[in-house]
Amino acid sequence: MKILLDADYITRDEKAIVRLFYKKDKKEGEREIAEIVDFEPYFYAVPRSEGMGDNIESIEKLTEDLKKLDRITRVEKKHMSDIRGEVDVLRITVKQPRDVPEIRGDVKHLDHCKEVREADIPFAQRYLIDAGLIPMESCEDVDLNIAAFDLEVYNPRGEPDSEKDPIIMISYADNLGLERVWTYRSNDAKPDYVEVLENEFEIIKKFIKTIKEQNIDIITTYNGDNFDFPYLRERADKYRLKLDIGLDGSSAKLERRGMNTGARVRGRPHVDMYPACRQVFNLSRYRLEDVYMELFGRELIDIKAKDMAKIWDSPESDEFNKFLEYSMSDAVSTLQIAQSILPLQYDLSRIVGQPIYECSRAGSGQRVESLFIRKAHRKNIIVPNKPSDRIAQERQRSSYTGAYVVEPKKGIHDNIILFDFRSLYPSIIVSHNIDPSTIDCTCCPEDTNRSPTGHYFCEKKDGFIPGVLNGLIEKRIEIKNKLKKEKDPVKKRTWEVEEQAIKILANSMYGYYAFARARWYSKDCAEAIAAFGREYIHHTIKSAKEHGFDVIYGDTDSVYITQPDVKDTGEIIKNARSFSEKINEELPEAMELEFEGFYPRGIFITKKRYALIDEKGKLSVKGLETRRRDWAEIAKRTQVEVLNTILHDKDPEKAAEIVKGVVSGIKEGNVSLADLAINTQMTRGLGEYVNEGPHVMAAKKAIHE
DNA sequence: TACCAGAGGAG
DNA sequence: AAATCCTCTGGTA
Repeated sequence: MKILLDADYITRDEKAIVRLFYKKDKKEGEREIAEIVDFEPYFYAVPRSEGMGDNIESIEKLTEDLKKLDRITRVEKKHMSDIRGEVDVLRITVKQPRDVPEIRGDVKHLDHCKEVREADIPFAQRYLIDAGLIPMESCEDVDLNIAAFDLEVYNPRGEPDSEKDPIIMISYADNLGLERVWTYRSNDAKPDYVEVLENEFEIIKKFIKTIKEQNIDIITTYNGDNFDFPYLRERADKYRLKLDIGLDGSSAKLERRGMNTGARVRGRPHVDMYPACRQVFNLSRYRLEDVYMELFGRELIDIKAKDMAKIWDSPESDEFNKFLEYSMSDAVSTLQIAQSILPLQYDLSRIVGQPIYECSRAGSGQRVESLFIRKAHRKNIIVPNKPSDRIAQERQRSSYTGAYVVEPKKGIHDNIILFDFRSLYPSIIVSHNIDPSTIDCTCCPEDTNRSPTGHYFCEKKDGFIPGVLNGLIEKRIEIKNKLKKEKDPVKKRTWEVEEQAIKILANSMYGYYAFARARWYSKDCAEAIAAFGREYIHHTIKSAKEHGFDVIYGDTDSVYITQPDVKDTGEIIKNARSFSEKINEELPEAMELEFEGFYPRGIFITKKRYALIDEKGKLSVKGLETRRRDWAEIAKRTQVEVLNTILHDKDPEKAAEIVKGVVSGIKEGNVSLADLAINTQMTRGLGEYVNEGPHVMAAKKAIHE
């Protein structure tokens, strides 16, 4: 058993060699760097088809054209599937990966070339796809050594400057049990995990040495891409010290990834928890302490950045040991976060076939696209190109009609039933075979699978994306069945995580169709999916009314209904269940209207703003101030009290008293400033605001102070 | 009062 | 570098 952690390529004697970094199933940590010497870079050229005739002639002409170009090793004819049918293409093999960007430009401009394809797939990734190699496979069977580290730096002038300000502490924690803070100042009362070394140079050296000695497989940080690695790199450079923690002895490297930077370590993937947490959690802030609170419900000890330099300069103070403790806890908590979210990252990486370094930094669009490119290769489908910037901008400008939201029946309602469609959009894509290759086909009648947008979808040939999605859905059902039988809590957790990974990917496919930079972009498909969704929810609403229900509210895939004439809640639930059974009989196989819940009481204010209480007395609030981060704590807290008083105690007079009490408390000045503070995010530079809102005004004032 | 920019939520 | 729908505040005219 071995696990593929990383892949890259090097050039040796003018030849590209793909390297595969494996960890083998041995506790003592045997590693392998496999070298693939016989894989050659290639891409495709599509000939310009002339008129209606077959394109044998154009293929010949393009082949002739290609003979004029240098550095092409081989040209082979290939028959592939494209979005609009079959195509004959030429597979062009070149000597080196770096030749591809140059030669593809020349090829593109040949008279008989319509376009080049698959000329932007990174070489190592290309190899993994073609060889069918899957990163992070069977990683639950191999123990991976995971380490987290964090830097504290001297910052006497506020923002630290890596030119002048040294690293003062490096904290390190791994899952083998080693916990250290390396520093070069201390007092007698220092904790056990503190190791006092000579100077900054020595603590950096110690860090490098430890990564190697502990045989670390995965390095994690919190924002290491933008802070810890760049800073460490600059400080190490000052001492001409190589940050050679790569498995092959190479240095950690900072690379540009779109708008961001990524810190890459060869063979020991660096997974930055900051982008990874942004992928999987929906929080208002993503500081280490916020994520830690979300996962473990506990506060982290805190030292204010502005106090750090002062504390460092007084090592005998009590604060100094608290600083050491703070440093240690940053590494330990980063490791804990890593241990809890890495399993999901492994699964995502494995399912989409992208190494974990890339996958953990990828957005939804990149992740599903990576999956599509893999599946396309297996089905002999030629991958569409990314759009040019111009086309992407054009796409961005054009919007389309999305989901339907029911105007709520405002006020308080009793005995509310909630239904929703299970995975509405994924199930529509599969049921209606919605794909750029099946839209408005020439082989089917136009009225049997037509979306309200007017487009219809082929019923003979399975679409590519519906096929991929269906595979995911089937896999998910299989996992759910395994979960039902599984007793072992550890294995159970493993299945649950895999199920979650599949769900994330399945739910992002609708958005992918409408994503301006998508290779398989199709606004018509996205629009058709949303339109089918509206049709299903409208039909459900109409049918509910015909069955004697009042429809209180609905949004996209959900409906809230009541039966005010029926007093017995058991009967209401029974009626509701028989209603959903009836609806489900008419639905396509992959679709289902689910009974989601019963609520004794609810209050509906406006679209997307309401609150419900369940039979256990648990409040569920949507869109109201309580749920918003740009409202003061006191307002949010009071609103929860008011909602409970209305929905649970059913006592509006008491609710009014609560509000009056809080208002007079504020007027009398009995409320702390923290309770009254409003948090608002600045989403652009100060100069870019057209209107000077309160937060902009406050920010300007703060800067001038 | 009408309208716009901006923030942030729902699904 | 996944999508649209929607409410609300605070500013201007």
